[in-house]
Amino acid sequence: MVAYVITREGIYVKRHIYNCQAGCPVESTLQIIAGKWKSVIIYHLLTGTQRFNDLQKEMPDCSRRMLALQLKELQVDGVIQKKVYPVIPVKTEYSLTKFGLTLKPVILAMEVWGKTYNQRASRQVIEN
Amino acid sequence: MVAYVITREGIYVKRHIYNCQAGCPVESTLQIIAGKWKSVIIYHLLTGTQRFNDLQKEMPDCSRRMLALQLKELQVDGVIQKKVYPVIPVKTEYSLTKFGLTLKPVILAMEVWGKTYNQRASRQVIEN
DNA sequence: CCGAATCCTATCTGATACTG
DNA sequence: CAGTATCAGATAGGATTCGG
Repeated sequence: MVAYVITREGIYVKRHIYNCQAGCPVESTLQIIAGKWKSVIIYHLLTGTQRFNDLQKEMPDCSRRMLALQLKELQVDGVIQKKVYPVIPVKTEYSLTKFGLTLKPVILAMEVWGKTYNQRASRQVIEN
Repeated sequence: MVAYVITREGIYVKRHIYNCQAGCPVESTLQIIAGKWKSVIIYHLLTGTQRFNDLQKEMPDCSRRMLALQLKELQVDGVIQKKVYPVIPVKTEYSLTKFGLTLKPVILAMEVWGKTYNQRASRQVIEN
């Protein structure tokens, strides 16, 4: 299947999409939550509405640029919604949509695993 | 934290690693299952041992090269194990390790979501 | 404060050909 | 069968600057 999708650069382009009818359900899920920071963003929004800078503080390794790009993709996918308050300086709030909330079990499963099996990653060979 | 890790090209390099003690548990999980095909590979191995070509047939959109690279990373991370039978032609079998099996709840959550909310992706604008 | 636009580089990834 | 080697184009992602 081919569809027009928004790239990380915010441009709509033609792109191959995994077959969503007969395709692997895990691949379908990845369509939505793949991306370096998407699941982390969703995780932080599970606790409620957050402003742009709140998210940034909670994800110090994610640049402002990447945060904005990933937020835009999540918004286009209908996972999150954005509320802009026309004050000066601007204030924006992000929150999960009803649809986004359906991802909760997935993100929570990731949280549980991360808390438990954190230390097992064998790729960490040398530390400094 | 800095550690020596294996890249997708199979080379060990120094790389920044998210703080694994105090860090976000979701980020920790992503350390292991992020990657274009990793969760899909784990998903297919949940049903049991698979050969290289079996996996390839189940993931037609993943090139042989990418499959090999992702398998190697998962192996280095201790998620899967590889058994090579010294016959001609060579036969290899991949299976989840005990550690890899702990990821089952995460992957199953993704499967459930994918089966249910598949069709909701709003990024699919045009189809042909 | 919340981004968008631009520039530039590192990394990823597909295609193709080759090997034990 | 199960990979690896190499190359080239595509994409990701940081730094910086600009604007409402």
